[in-house]
Amino acid sequence: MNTNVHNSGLNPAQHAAVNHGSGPVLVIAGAGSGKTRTLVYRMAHLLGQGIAPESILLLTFTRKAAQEMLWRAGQLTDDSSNRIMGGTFHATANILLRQYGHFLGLGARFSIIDRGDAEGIINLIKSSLGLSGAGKRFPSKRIIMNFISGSINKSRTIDDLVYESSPHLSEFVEDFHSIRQHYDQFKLDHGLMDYDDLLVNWQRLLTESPEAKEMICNRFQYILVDEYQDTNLIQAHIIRLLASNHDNVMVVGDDSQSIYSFRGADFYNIMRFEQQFPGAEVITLEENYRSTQPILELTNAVIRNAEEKFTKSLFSNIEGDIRPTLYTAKNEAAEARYIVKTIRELRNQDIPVNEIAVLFRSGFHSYKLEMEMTSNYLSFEKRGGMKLTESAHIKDVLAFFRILVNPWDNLSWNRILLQLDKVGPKTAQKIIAFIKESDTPTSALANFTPGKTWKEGFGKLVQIITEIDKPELTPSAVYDKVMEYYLPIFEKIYYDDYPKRRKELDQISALVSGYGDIQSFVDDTTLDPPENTDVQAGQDGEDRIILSTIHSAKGLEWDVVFVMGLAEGRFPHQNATPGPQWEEERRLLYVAATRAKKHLYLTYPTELVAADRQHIRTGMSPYLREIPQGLYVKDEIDKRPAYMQQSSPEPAFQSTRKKQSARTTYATGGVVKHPYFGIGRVVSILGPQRVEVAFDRHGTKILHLDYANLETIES
DNA sequence: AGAACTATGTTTTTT
DNA sequence: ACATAGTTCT
Repeated sequence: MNTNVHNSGLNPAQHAAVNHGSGPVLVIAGAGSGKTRTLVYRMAHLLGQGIAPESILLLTFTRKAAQEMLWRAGQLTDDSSNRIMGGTFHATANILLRQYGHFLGLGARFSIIDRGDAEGIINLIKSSLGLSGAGKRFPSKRIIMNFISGSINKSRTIDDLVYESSPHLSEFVEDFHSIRQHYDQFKLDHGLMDYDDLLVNWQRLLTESPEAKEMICNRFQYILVDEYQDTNLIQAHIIRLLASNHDNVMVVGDDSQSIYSFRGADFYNIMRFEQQFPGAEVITLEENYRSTQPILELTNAVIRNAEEKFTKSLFSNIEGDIRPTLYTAKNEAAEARYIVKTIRELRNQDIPVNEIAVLFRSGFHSYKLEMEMTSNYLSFEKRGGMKLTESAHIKDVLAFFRILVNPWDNLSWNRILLQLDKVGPKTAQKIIAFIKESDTPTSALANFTPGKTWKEGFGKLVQIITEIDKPELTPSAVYDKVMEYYLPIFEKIYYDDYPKRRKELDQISALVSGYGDIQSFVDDTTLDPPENTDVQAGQDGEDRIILSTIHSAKGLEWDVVFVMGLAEGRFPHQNATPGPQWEEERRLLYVAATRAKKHLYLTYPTELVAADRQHIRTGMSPYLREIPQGLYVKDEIDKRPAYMQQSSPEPAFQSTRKKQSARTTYATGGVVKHPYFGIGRVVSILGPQRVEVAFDRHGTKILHLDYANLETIES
C-alpha cells in the first residue's frame, strides 16, 4: 500500500491528528477546516500502517458522507475494496443487531419504523384509549412523540420534559405515560423498532451481553466519529463502550455547529470527552480553507454574540475581498425575484449552476422561490422537507415489501387492506386480528372470509400476496408484480395528480433494482429515505441549483450561497424561546453562512403572509441586527431601472398553480388538453375548482383545477 | 355501524 | 399536500 499520505499538504494540526498513534483524540474543528479531509487521511494512514480495514469503524452523520469518505480513502491507498465499515449510528446499529441481536433474545425478524409510522401508532393508541375525541385540547401525536422520544434520547423523564418545555400540558402527563406503555407494547407485539430502539438496543448489546460485547469490541479496533457535536448521550456512551479495550477513538466535532439538540444531540459531549477518555489528546483546527476573509468576518460576528463561549476564532488565507450582500425585499415575491435575477447574473459571469445554493430555515419558506424559478425555467433540486418515502402512494407500495420481511408488521397490513374499496379501519383490524394468530400470516390471509361487497378486491389481494411471497423472487420482480396489482387502485385513489405521483413510483422502480434482497431494500429506505427530487423542472443529468433547508446543507459547500427568509419571526423560528433554543438558531445561521466559499447573499422580506392570509409587516432577523454594518453591503434592486426588475415574461402554459375558476374558464363541451390524459371534452362543471372531462383514451375523470394543469384548446 | 365524502386547518429542523 | 373533524351515505 502506498504511503504518499505524508506529502499531502496537510497543516501541522491536521498532520498531528492523522499520524496520531493509539489512544483517544478529540479534534475540535471549525467550519471549513478540513475535518472530513483529516478523517479520510486518518483512515488512509491506518491502512498504510497495516491495520486491517475490517477493524476500522467510521461513524458519520449521513450515509452519503460515509460512502464519500470511504471512497476517498480508497483512492489514497489504491485499495478500492472498501472493507471499512462505515455509516450512521442507526445503520450500524441495524447491522450489528441483525448479527448479534440473538444475544439479547431479539427475534431475527424486525422491521424499522420511521417517525411517520411511529406517529401512526400513537394515533391508533390515542383513539383506542378514547383520547382523540376529547376535543382539540389534547396534544397532537407529534407532540406526544416528542416527549416519548425525548425521554429516551435526552435521558430524562417525560415529566421533566413536560414541565420544562410545556408546563401547560402537565395535566396530560399520565396519559403520556400510558400512551408510551402501549406504544412500547405495540412495537414488541409486531416486531417493530424505531430509531431510538436501534440505539438503545445497541447500547444494551454492549452492556447486557458480555459475549456480544466481546465480539464487537474485538472486531473494531479503531473508531472514528465525525460530527461529534450531534451525538446524544446514548451515542456517546456507545462510543465509550465500543472502545473499552483499547481507547482508540478519534472524534471530530465543532461545538458551534451543533444544530440537532431537538433530537437529543448534546454538544457538551465534546466537553465531556476528556473525562470519558482520560489522557485524550486535544487538537484544534482553526484555519478555514473554505471561505474568503470577508465572509468569515461576518460569520464570526454571528457566533461572537453566542452565550456559550466557544474556543475558536477562524481565519482564512483565501483571497477575495467581496463582502456579503444584504437585500431587503418588500415581500416574499420580491425576495424570490431578487434571487432569481441574481442567479441569472451570476450564470452570465460563468459561475457554474451546481456551485449555487439557496438555504432557508424551514421547508415551506422556499415555496415562492420554487414558483419563481419554475416560471423562469431555472431547474432546481430541493433538499429537506418531504422525503420520497413519506408520501402516501410510496408508502402503499413499500408496505408490500415490508410484510414480506416481517409478516407481523401490523402497520403495513393496515395500509394494504385500507386500499380495498369498502374496507375501512374496523374491517382492516378484524382481518389483521385473524391472520395474526397464524404462524404464516401471509398465507393465512386466504382463509379469511370476506364480506359480499368487497369479495372481489380481496380475492385479487390474496392472489398477489401469494404470488410475491416467494423468497426466490428478486426485489425488482416483486415490484413489478405489486405494481400490476396496485396501479388500478392507485389510479382511482389519486386521479387528481396521477402523473406526478406516477413519476415518483418510477423513481422507486429505479431504486429497487439496485438491491439483491428485500430486507436491505426495506431497511435502507427507512434508515436513509431518498429525497423527493422535483424533476419537473430540468432534465436528467442537467446541473441544478440546490434549494435546501439549512439542516440538510450541513457539511456541504458552494461558491455562492443565498440565505433567504432572514426575517424576524422566521429566523429564529417563531416558537424559539430565549435561552438554549435561541442560541441553537444562532448556530443554525452560522452553519448556513459558513457554507459559502466566495459569495454570500443574505435576504429577507419585510412582509409575510400568515396562515390566515393576513399580511404581517416584519423586520430583519435579530441576528442580522447584531452584525456591524461594515461587514456587508446593501443591494437595492428597487432603485435599479424598472426593466431590470422584471422577471422574464410568463410562458404560455406554466405549471405553477394559478387559481382558476372552472365556471369562467371552461364550458361544457369545451376541448381541453391534460399533460397525461391527453385531449378530452368537458362533460360538466362540478364546482368552482372541479370539472368532469371525458378523455379520448382514458375515460371520464374528475379533475381538480389546482392540480390538473389543464390547457384550453377550444372553448 | 362503518365507509366514504367534504370542509377546514396547519407547517421547524431529521438520523 | 396532508391530517382531522364533521357529515352523509349505505
